[in-house]
Amino acid sequence: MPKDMDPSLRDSKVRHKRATIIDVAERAGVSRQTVSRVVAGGELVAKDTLERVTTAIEELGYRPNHLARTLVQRRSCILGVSALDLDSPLASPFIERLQALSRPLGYHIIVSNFDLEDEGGAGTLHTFVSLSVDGIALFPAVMEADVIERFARSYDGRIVAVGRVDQIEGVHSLSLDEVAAAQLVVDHLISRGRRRIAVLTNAWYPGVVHPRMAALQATLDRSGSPAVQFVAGYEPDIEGGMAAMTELISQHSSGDIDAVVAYNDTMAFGALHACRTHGLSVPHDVAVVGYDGTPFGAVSDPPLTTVPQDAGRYAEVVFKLLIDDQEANAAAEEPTLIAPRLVVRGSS
Amino acid sequence: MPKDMDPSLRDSKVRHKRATIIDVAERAGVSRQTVSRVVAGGELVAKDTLERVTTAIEELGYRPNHLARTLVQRRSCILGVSALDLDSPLASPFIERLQALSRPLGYHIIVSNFDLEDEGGAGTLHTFVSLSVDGIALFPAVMEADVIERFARSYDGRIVAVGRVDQIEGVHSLSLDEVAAAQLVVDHLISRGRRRIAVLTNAWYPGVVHPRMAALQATLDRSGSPAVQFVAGYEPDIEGGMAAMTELISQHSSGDIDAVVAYNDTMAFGALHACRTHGLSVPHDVAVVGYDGTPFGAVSDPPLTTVPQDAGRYAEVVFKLLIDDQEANAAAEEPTLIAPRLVVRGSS
DNA sequence: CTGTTAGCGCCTTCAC
DNA sequence: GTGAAGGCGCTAACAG
Repeated sequence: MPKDMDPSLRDSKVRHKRATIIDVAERAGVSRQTVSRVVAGGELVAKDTLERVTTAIEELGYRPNHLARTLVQRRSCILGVSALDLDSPLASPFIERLQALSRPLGYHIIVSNFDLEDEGGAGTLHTFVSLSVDGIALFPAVMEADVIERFARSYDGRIVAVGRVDQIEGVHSLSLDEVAAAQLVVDHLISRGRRRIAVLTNAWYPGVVHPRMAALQATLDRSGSPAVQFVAGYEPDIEGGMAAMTELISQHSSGDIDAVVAYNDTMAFGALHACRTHGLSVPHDVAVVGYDGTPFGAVSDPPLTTVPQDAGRYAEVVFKLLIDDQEANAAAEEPTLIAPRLVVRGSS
Repeated sequence: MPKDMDPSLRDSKVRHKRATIIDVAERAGVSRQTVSRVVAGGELVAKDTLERVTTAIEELGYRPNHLARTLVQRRSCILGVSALDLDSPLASPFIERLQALSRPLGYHIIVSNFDLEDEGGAGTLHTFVSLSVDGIALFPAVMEADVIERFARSYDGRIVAVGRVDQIEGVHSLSLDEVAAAQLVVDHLISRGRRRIAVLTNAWYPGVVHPRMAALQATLDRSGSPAVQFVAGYEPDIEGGMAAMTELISQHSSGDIDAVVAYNDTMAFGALHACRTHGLSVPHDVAVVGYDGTPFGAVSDPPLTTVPQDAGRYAEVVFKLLIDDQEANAAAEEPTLIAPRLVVRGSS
């Protein structure tokens, strides 16, 4: 790109207005349309014309204005991801994989933090509408079902709600099979002789019971060893896990609890630490199980038994539903459930 | 986009086309301009007109088309963040904080994964240009300086390069003060009687020496206890840390090394695990120090000594440079250095 | 193969 | 206070 075309400007402040399609057209001595065709792939353009235009594009450093194109084409090739917590060990792999899949097709990803305060979560969605995104992934979808459904009715694109097992009209749900996962966890603990099992749950969202907790509760009840206690209301982070475990320990005497299932690995790490500081030996006194398959669980002391989640897999399904599969909406009546695994390590 | 437009469509496929400013104008019986004024804040509009328009907006669920506005106003109110690794413990806090600061001013954040393959990293940047972002944060900026500089010349917005201590024309650099940090780390280890210090470094990028490594090398040399070894070329993740530590152990006999500085906490966790599996006691046999202040370091066994980084602070500086401070460019000649801290925990 | 015409939805400018 | 024209950069549709 040429730096100056007008000698009267100061060096460091010289900023060229972005070259437009017209600049290229003039330089190449063709019409805008021809330039447009070249940019679109160069089909149906005479070879020497194509070359002249290509040269002009390079000389001017021309890059098409994506916005102007979106305005007329009615598709932005942008997908919106509403993330509740980028810090979650699932968020980054999910976004990275979705990006890796989408980019070759010319799609970009916009990530926006979910904000429950903002119109009950709908604010985030309307932001995406303003930006004309072609599809939306809720990762996870924590707002109330009717908020999502109402939005879906007015939105002219696909929506995938990750982490939900319920069915919302106009939206595809995608989730770990929480019922099967709970069964794996409970079976494992019981097979290890654990009978006095507690659950550390996170603070969830108004009007929404986390399917994981519902599944654990039902499975434990059915197993004949109903949960000793659900410790709820803590943040799903290390401190939350420590606090929840500490509360649990303070409310029970030694031996009352012989296993703990945490909402996720991060809470489990906090729980492990609380056990350590309170002189409880894991897994001797109490077994600990988490969810997610955070890499750290492989090297914690003891290594953490966990239900791993394959965020990349989620991304693949979302990708398919959002842009790849034109028949997706028709087939999207049933929530997609991902089969769980259990990775047994030293903590249980 | 609706596939069909005939009335013969199935229920669930009926999607309202987004209401435009014209729809609102017609419904309210005013001109587009008046609607535009109302949306802009409602100044200079008669009270009853304003009310009629507001009602129409609500009834139609009208949301301005951000793209069309951007096209004419020449600012998108979108900031681009080029992230190398969303999984990094710094990335999420950075993005979340930047988002929290920007949203009240009407700014959105687009996150895009950096891809070195793509025009030497410039591809990511040009993506941002296509999307007409108003400013760009490179987090961190790993491409070669001249790639950045060349791009900056053609880009008509601010750029902040995080994690760089060098000065690039047209770009503001922002980084941890690596020299001071290295001094803290080395002083600490030496004060603990450590003399045989090794460094585990990550795989860095072509043509770029990581300032952290340069600073550690210089500081160790100056201290009279030059680094025993730099173990380089591993990924900055847990496995990389394990592998690097394992390589180190295999190349030295017991006692040859009494301290290890890892490129970041994540590698340090891997190193801790490698020590455990090889029967090395931390900190008795070998001290371990990381960088970043990952939350997990507080509950690892042993807890990890680290140089914490305040990603939120970085976000604040970036925010100021990108949109808040109109004088920023003038004052941006010197890289901004963030003073380091050292959190001493059980691993050293 | 290439050019012309007519917008996409919005805002700026300038009338009234 | 409000409206009418014009254009942001691009592409669809139709000419030639």
